[in-house]
Amino acid sequence: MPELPEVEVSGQGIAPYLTTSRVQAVVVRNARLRWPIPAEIQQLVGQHITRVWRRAKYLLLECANGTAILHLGMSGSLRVLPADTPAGKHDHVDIVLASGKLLRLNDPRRFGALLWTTAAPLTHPLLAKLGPEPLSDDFQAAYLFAHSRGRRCAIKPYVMDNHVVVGVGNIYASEALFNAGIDPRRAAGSVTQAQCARLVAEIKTVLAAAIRQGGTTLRDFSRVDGKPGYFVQQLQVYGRGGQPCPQCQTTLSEVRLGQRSSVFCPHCQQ
DNA sequence: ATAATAACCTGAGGGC
DNA sequence: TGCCCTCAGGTTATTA
Repeated sequence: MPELPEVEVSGQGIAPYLTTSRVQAVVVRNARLRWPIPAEIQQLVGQHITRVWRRAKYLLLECANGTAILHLGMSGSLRVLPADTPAGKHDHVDIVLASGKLLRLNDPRRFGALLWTTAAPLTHPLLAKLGPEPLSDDFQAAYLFAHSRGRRCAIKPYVMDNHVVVGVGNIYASEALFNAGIDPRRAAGSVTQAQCARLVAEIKTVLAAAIRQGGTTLRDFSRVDGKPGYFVQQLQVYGRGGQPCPQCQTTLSEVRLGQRSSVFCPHCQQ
């Protein structure tokens, strides 16, 4: 479910609670996520979480003795609740705080992950080989242009590849390509320098706008306080196959690219 | 190395 | 109402 904006919004939502208290308990009701939650996650207990930050779609909860690595997968969401709130279906983990609140992870499909590392988090195998952050200056037109030369894979799955740039999932890849006027089926290596510049700019714009709106709520994503994200109202093409293009009224096409549905305007996107 | 496919898992919605 | 099928915001592992 969550792409970069939803993860960022979740991180910003939980940080004030986590960094101002102490971990009293970690309750694991179901350890069977993408990988089993390791027993060492209990090393969080008694710790003060000094920093909550994000790399790609991973949230990092840093303590003096290690870092918890949290991923929401396809259907994960976080809530901050009173510590006595009864757990419901798919509420797999609680991080109980001394403040009387808890951080609860709900993840129906269990594609998410909760891991523990005592090393520098960016050296963890899952994080070590990631591409640049899309909102940073490391992600620029010149980089995308150079990196994509000779690549025959379609541009949409290409920008969704974490080795190229992180955090761009199916919603925002579709939106950015529409806004940039680029056909998602185009071979990455055939996208011109000017188009790379446009695409980089549109990726940054759409992600930043989505963060400002609290992310995109399609079905079950919610912010830490339970409110939905409102960016769904600004989606131009995602989920709109068969409907008229908001620019030119041509019927939006839908194809599968890298096993992900991809909606685009055959007139506006070349 | 690159690209395409399968796999992990549950739930919602459509068609019959 | 129930069954079967397809689809869903992600990522890794396996295969050509």
